[in-house]
Amino acid sequence: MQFNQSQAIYLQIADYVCDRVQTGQLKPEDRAPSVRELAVTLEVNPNTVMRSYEHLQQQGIIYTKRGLGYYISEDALQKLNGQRRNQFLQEELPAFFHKIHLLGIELDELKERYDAFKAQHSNP
Amino acid sequence: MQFNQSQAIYLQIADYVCDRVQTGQLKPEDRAPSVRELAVTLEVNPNTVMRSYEHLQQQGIIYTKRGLGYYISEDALQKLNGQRRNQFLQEELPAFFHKIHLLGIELDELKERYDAFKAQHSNP
Amino acid sequence: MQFNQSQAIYLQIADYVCDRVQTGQLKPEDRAPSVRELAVTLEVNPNTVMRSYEHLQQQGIIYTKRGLGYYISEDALQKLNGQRRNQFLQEELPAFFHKIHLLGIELDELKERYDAFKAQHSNP
Amino acid sequence: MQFNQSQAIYLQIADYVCDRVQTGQLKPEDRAPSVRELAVTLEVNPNTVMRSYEHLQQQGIIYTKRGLGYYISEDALQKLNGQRRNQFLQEELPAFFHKIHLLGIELDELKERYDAFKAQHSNP
DNA sequence: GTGGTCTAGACCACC
DNA sequence: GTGGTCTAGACCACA
Repeated sequence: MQFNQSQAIYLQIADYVCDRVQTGQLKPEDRAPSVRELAVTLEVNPNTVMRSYEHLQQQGIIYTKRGLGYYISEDALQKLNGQRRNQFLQEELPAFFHKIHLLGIELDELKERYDAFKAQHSNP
Repeated sequence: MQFNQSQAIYLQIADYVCDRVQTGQLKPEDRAPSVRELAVTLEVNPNTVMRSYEHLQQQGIIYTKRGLGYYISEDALQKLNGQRRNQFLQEELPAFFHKIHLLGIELDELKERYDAFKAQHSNP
Repeated sequence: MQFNQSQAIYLQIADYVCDRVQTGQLKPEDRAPSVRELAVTLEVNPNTVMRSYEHLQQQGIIYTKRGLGYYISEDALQKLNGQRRNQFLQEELPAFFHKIHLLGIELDELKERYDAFKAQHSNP
Repeated sequence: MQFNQSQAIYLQIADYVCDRVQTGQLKPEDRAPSVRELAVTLEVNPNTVMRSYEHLQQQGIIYTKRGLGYYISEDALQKLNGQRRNQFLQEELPAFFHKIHLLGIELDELKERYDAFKAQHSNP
């Protein structure tokens, strides 16, 4: 996995896990990959993965069973949908509108790009 | 001016200046506000403004005349439009699409929000 | 290290690092001395070293690994050789020729001085 | 005239005057161009030219006749040749040798470049 | 431990 | 007045 250098790695890992939950690859009550395992796959320091998991745990997306590992919370999906949606609508969307306004792009122009995007990601 | 704490202040200042160029409040060959002046208006340390200006200078948006001040480059607008547009289309847009896809939002739903946004910013 | 007062210290530090790369004391993918470490050895403020490193980074000579330190780019040597050589041939050499021409010095006269210089720097 | 931004303008003007003396375009006891006149030709602030002249006067290259203007000193040429030659040999030459050494350039290689340079500047 | 940002205050050269 | 450099010291996020 490649990391964007403009955002903290542990946040990118947390986002990656959230994505997998939202897309159903990780279901409630599933066991999340172990810290060491994920650290190897992503080629990062285990401490960094640990920090991601602490971050997710704090938000109630995952929880820990002592000696067993981290598990996806039952209400992870609802939390994610609510939480991310709110943040998106209140913070990111205005910034997004500001940008396309400055660039002189209209929403209509984005439609075909979005269709292309969807086509590309549904049949990889 | 209020600063977002998730991004460096000097970058936000640089963005602010770019915005003023893109909206035509600062025209090519205009003199940019002096470092000290802008520092006072934005209530930050002059060093911080200095850093913003160095950042903009190395991108070719502004240039310096010895002992006189900083001036907007002749091709600042073109550079900004090209540069920001490219970055937007190649980096931000895919991330944006990814998000709305995960959240199950369709582009059509954003239209009325965008109209509201435009109305709000044209008649403050 | 002694600094020339006619040039900014942070540029002299950057030059110093470049020299070490060109002479092979620092090899591609090596870790550069940490900001604080170099600041102590050179007896300057850490901010000043930081500025040198930022300067080198934006030229692609070094890059940063989050939380780990600065590393020499893989193509640092090629960049340096190309960049410095071009600047030398196009800017410094004409000025040099201009000067010796005004002073009435011929290239031949410099040869023995150059030999002396080389002898002095190979067997210190 | 175009100015290099890495050196103070007033020094570049001073150098320009010295060059004209060394090449014989300005002879001892000639009147130097008036401050205002030179300021117009070079498109700079008269204060800046004034500073150049003060600088040259301090070195004894020119002197002032009250109400008449600045004149080239009788011994200007000798001073220039001695002074510049010393500075050149002691400060610039070692730096120059250092550079070509790092770049792996030999003096012999510069010979033909120098010939080309002389040819270009004798028959413009 | 590492880099990165910010403040405060000083001093300089330049126009 | 302008930009530019440097120091000192603080605080933060990251690995």
